[in-house]
Amino acid sequence: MTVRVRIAPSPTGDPHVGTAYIGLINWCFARRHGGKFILRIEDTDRGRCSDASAQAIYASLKWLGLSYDEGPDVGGDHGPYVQSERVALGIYRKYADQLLAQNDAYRCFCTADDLSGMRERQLAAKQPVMYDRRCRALSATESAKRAEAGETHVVRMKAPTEGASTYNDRLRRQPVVKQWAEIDDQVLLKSDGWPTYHLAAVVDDHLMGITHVIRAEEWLNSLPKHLWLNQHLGFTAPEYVHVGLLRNADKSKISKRKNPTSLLWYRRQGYLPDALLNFLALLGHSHPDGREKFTAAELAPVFDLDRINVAGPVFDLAKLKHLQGLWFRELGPDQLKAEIHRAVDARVDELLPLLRERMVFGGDYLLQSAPFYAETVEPHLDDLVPKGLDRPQAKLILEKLVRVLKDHAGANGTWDAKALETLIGGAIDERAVEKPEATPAQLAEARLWNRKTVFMLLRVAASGRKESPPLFETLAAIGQVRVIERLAAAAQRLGVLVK
RNA sequence: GCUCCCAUCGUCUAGAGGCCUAGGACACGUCCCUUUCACGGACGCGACACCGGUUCAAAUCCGGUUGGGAGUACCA
Repeated sequence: MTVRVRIAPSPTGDPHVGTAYIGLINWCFARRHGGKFILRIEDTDRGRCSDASAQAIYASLKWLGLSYDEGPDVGGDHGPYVQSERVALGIYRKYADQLLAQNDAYRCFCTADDLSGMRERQLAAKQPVMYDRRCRALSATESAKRAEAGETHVVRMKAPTEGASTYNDRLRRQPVVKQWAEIDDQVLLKSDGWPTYHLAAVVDDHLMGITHVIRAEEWLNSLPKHLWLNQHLGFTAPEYVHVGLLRNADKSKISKRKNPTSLLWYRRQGYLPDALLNFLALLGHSHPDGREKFTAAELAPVFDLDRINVAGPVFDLAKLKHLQGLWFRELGPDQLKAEIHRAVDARVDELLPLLRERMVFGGDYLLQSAPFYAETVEPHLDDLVPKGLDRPQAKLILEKLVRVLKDHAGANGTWDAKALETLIGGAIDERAVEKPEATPAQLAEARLWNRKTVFMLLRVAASGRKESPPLFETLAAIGQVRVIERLAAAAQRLGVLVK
């Protein structure tokens, strides 16, 4: 039997680092066993999917070098490889009809209102939230008649009501047992006639001859449904293997808010594919020889699916950065030059309008743009204490500004020059007023908050320089996260006593 | 709430009953190299969640507790 594995991302938003992770595992597995690695696009959610996003997936996988043997843009004998195209072919409907004919599925005419009411009542009663299956009772003739009359409906699977589903996931010590009584009558075909993930994935995995479905743990709970579908559709089920989910530092499932998840970001940032892949390869498993630095191609021949650790690994950017350094320093002169150009180009169009006024020669760009590219900045301590302030005062002002900016960020406020001017200018003016009833201490503090002084402090703390383009445009271009980091770091330095 | 999954240094991991006074990497600290910074090198800090059981012997097997995560959609 030839191994055939796949990844099946949904083209919603930016290509995800999780796709690269699961992709790498599948790619290695296919390589190791002389099998095929397939890309399928699962765009059955018509509202959220876009072609641009699908294109970005192809480009990202290409960038990483996770080449697929079959897929939308490379073809293959089991196409089409985009589910929306398969919908047009009537593929899923045919299988839904088969289940209906076998009395393994039924039409459900319940409305969204019916369902949400049901849900609320179950929640209030602290019952498991499940469809109450009222439409199961409909006779075949009535069901057919209402459908014929054009009444909107979905098709649900007729899940068993007793017994249990058992599956041996090779990565888990115990068989995964799930009682059918706890499993819902999953919607298979939506009211618009499109399949849900469950139906589409099972059908396509079968039609595409997939032998092993290696996917993330989030699917483990719906495994019984997939097994059931395979059985009732008369398919030989592929082997299902569930690997751990990538996590944020707080152990929750990796998310955009807490980590860079977009593969586009890593590419833009200058991460090398080999470094990212190397890092990913170290999550949840390890090279059998104990090596820490290796390419995907070096891993593939010795890749062992059974060695994967299912505990979800925390995604640690610091380690990625270390690996990146290792790989970067190994680049030859030409590659190095290319990387430098790439890095500069990434922001040059955006920065040039800002910097050109102060430039005399092309090379001036290098020096003047540094604060916008650099991860951190190191202002002179003396510059951090503008005339008219002492260290504790500068520190106090920075700390208060950090708080203002953080609140703004927390409230999802806009981060552009104009918004910043309003925000920061407002914060300064508000504090600068000398209220008649103020205590002497408050009066003294109010006098510190004059624009000229605070602006210089901000400029130095954020850019590391006393000279820069206009302050708010500078802050806007440096970016929210880095500005806040830099101001906080400056405040901290001001607090540290040096002899 | 209900169901399922998981559990070794802060983080990624090695470890599949004796090789473990638990090994490596990142991070962190000290030192060396170095005009500086980085790289590199040396040293250090630092974990088997807890409680029972099985066994001559448990990080490794079993049970429970605790903790964490995921799922619970006409999203995937």
